[in-house]
Amino acid sequence: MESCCSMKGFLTFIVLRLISKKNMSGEDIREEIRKRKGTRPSPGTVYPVLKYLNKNKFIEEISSKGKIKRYKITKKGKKELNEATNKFCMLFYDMKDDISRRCN
Amino acid sequence: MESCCSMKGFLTFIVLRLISKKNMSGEDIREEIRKRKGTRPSPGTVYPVLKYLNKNKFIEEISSKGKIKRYKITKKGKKELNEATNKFCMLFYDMKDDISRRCN
DNA sequence: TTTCCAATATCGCATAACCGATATAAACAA
DNA sequence: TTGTTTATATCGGTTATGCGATATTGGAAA
Repeated sequence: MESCCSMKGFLTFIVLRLISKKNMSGEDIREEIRKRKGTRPSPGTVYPVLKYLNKNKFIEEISSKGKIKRYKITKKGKKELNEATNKFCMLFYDMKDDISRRCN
Repeated sequence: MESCCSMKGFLTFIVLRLISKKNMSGEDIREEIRKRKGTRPSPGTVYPVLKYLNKNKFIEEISSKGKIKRYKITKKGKKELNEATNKFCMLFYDMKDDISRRCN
């Protein structure tokens, strides 16, 4: 019951954002999130998100030899991400100072 | 099906944070969120959050004449918020530039 | 080849988040 | 008093989020 602010949510946003910065595979994403949150999201968390983003053409597979699938963001995905980022910033515009204070 | 990144979540965090900046009532909070998101959260959304935060001593009622209840953050709430903010910043540290670019 | 491992895929489930509707209560006006 | 408005409270239900478990697949190693 301790710890309010579960911070559940926004995973789709985070994943799309990560891929927009660098082409990534599912495992790359799991690892990057582990670095940031301390916990590695389960496969059952990450792969359905990738599937959803791919299905809706926000990301697409890049030619890959082997079993590792890497994705890159699409035009549509960039547009979507831009809008989502706007919303995020409207909501959290005053987090800027906190971030600066804690992450430099 | 359009618009990924529903951005559902983080409401408890947002509410605690708003109250930490300024003593607020439920309606104050609804209005502030409307300003940021464009949509006014329903009473069924906001009041249960306040109840939860109050019950767990993260916020407390300040003496109020009349029916309007205003809350202020407690010591425990500040501690909790600080930890939550740390997590948030770890997760979104690279949003700083986006926020700067869009919100000035 | 066979064996093993690592990356991906999928399914069912538990929980959380949020909403709509409705109820209560307090203040004020007529 | 009665009626009206506004803030708060609560309940049930829907949707989304993320997890655990398990299956599948391809490559590498033996």
